[in-house]
Amino acid sequence: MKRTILIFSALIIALFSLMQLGKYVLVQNSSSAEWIIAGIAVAFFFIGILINRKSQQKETLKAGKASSSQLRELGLSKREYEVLIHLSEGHSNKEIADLLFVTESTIKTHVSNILLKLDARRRTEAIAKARELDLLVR
Amino acid sequence: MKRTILIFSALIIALFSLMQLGKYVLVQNSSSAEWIIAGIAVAFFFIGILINRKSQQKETLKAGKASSSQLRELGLSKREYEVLIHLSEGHSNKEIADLLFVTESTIKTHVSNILLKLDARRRTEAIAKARELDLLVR
DNA sequence: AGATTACTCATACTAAAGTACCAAATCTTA
DNA sequence: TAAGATTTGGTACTTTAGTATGAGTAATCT
Repeated sequence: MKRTILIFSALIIALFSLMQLGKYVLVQNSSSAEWIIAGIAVAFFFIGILINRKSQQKETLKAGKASSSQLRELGLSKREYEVLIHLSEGHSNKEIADLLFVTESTIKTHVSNILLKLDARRRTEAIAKARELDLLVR
Repeated sequence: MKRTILIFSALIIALFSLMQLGKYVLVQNSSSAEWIIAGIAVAFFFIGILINRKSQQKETLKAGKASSSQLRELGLSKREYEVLIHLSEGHSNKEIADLLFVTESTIKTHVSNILLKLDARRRTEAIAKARELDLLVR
C-alpha cells in the first residue's frame, strides 16, 4: 500500500516533468500531440517498473519478505528468520530440522530465540506477530 | 505485485482513452495542452485510488473472511471457525477457552475437529491452510 | 417425535513444544 | 587478530498440544 502510493507520487512527478518538454513541442506541431502523450505513457510504464523493481530488491530478502534492516531491528538472525518462515508454513520442529539439515535440538534453540525476540509465548503467537510486522508473504 | 500490474494496465488503457479526447481539444487550442495533460495526471491518480480501493473491498469481507458456503464445504461449524480465528491470533487453548467462556477441554475437542477437517497435523499447519483457503483476514 | 448436528465436558494418554543451561565451532567485523 | 555474534548441538525438565473415547444437552431438520 505504502509502495503503491510512492509509485504514484513518482509517476505524477515524472508526468509534470514531461509536461515541460511536451509544451514546447506542442506549440511547434500540435498534430503530433498524440505521439507525445503516448511517449508519456511509455515513460510512465517503465518508470513504474523501475521503481517497483528497486523497492523489491531493497525489501525482499530471498524467499521471505522482511528487509534486512527490519530484521536487524528485531535482532533476528538470518537463520532464525529462515526458521520463522518454516514455522509459519505449519511445520513441526522435526520437519524444519530435516528441511535445514540440522537436529531438532538446534531448531528448538532457534525457536526459543525467536519467541524471545518477538516477545511471543507460543509459535502461533510468533507467527501472528511476524505477520503483523509484515515479515511474512501472503 | 499482480495488483500493481493490473493497476498499470488499467492506467495505460485510461490514458489512451483520454488521448482521443485530448487530440480534438488540442487542434482547437494548442496552448491549453498543459491543462489537458494535467487532467490526465489527475485522472490517473483517481483511477489508481479507485482500483486500489475496489480490490481492497473485495479482499476484506466482514470481520472474519470466510463465506458460509466455504465453511459448509469444509464442514467447519460456526464455533469451530471462531476457534480457528483465535488460533490464528496465537492464543493457547486455555486462552481461547477463557475468551469463549468454555473449558479447555472443549477447545481441545474443537481444535481436534478443525485439524481433521482441514487435514492438518498441527495448529500451525491448520492456520497455514486456513490462510491458503483465504479463510483469514490480513 | 425421532434423528442429526453442534456444542459442551471429562479422563487418560501420547506427542510436541518450550525452557534452562551449557558448550563448541564458525563467521564477522572493528 | 581478538571480540562478539551466529550456528549448532546436548541433557533434563516442564508445559502445551493433540488423540481417543464416551457422554449429556440443546438446537435443527425431516
